[in-house]
Amino acid sequence: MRKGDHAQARARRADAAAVVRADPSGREAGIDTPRMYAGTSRRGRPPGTSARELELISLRLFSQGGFDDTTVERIAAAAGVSRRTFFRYFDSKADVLWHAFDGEVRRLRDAFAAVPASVPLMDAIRQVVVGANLYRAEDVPELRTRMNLIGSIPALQASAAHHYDAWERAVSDFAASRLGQDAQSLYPLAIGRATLAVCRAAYDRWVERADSSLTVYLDQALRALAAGFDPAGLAPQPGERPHSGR
Amino acid sequence: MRKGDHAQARARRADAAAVVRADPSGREAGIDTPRMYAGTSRRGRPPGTSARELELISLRLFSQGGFDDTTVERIAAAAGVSRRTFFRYFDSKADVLWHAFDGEVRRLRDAFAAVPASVPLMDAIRQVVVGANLYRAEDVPELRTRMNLIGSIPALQASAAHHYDAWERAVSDFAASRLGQDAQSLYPLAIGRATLAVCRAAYDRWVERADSSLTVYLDQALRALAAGFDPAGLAPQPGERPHSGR
DNA sequence: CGTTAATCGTCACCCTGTGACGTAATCAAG
DNA sequence: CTTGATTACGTCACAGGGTGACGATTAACG
Repeated sequence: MRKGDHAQARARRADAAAVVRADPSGREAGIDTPRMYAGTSRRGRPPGTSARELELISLRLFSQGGFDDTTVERIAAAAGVSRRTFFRYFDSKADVLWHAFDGEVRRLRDAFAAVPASVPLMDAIRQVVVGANLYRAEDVPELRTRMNLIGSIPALQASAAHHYDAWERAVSDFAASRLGQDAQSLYPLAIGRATLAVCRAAYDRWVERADSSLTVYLDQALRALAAGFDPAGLAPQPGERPHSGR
Repeated sequence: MRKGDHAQARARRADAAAVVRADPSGREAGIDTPRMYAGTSRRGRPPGTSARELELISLRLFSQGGFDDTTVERIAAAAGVSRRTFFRYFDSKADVLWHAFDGEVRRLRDAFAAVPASVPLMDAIRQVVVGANLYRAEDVPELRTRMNLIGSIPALQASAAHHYDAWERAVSDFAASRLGQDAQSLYPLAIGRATLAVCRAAYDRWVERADSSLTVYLDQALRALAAGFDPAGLAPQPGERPHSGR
């Protein structure tokens, strides 16, 4: 490392931090990845950035310049950090956008554990999933831009599989316990995946058209799933033309 | 290009072709990608290989040495072709394993077009999907190794999204026409994705345990979907212990 | 034989992701 | 204050995936 590099790095970091603080989400740093600060400062050198900061910077750069044309080099530079450090916080360039999603899996599992046994299987799944998707109004814009990117960039859809897996397993495990079967057997597996499938449909609709709340779409999709997609209950949504030329 | 390279290349190609002909599938070349020969030989230089040949060689090398440790360099060398040429036949290293899957989408669309309007929506989907998965016995081993790779290597699961998309749309389009709605609206979208979801569950079960025919698993999964996963009809499969310690 | 069309090989290049190794910053113990 | 332990960081080198440009090959056509 040469001599004046650190002064410059600090200067860049100050700029980047200002950008983060000016972010409309208002949420502060939060969870760090390399060693997760728990309030009390630990032993060694303090982290020069945070997963949350990198997430916000990436989100901004991706929205401006596109995912593929935004190199990790640029993201790291905007955060005042080296390229190598970025990959210490995230395993891949795409993972930065799934940071928040991974948190939902935990919420999902907790909620499943709290469902009384009296609630029927598919009703329980619907309630839990809808409940895990109640976002505060101030968090919605960020969620929307993130899902917009995920829905439109192929490289991000490719990275989805890994993250969806944990989500599906949360549902499969619950279904397995209810059915008294193994989580890897056919029906629990199918239920977990089908649940995610219809939720993704709901998400896509919501991203594309801001005409309704996300939870409404989720609820509709999950009800349809539990009804076996009976055409009798599948009326076209308000604002949609029945029949159409594609 | 230096002088003696072509003689060497031809020699390597002869070896590779022998390997392909010795393949148990017995199926010959078939569809080429760069310009799809239609029986009559066309204008310029004839292709030095075929997508099918690259597919078989890749499948063998992946099974032997693993996906990540098998470089495109090695595959191309085994086919007697340059690295660059491999990427003229396939857009990515992973795509080589999805070559056959993409063909299923066409079969799917054709079958949907032939379904009489009297068959209820979900019944039609089940029959068409099961019908599109009737494989000849001699093709099953290759299918199984391919699905085994796809199910176990993360890099391949990542590439799945793009190929699944076309499959889902085939189902969504059919559902949309039956419901008189747009294919991008909530229910058709949800039906297409949920259908694929349960089929993937069936495939996974089938790959993991050779205890039953693929079509049986598919039929069971699709019937469960059409029944809204009513627990009354979800008895554990034969050979599976109800309850278990995971 | 010259032209045209299609494929292929070589080369150069960018980007992602990783391992190795030394450095920087903090806390704790002496 | 010094020393050691600990944690994060930067630099460097490298392998591999994927792409564009350009010339060389091979065959059909006229």
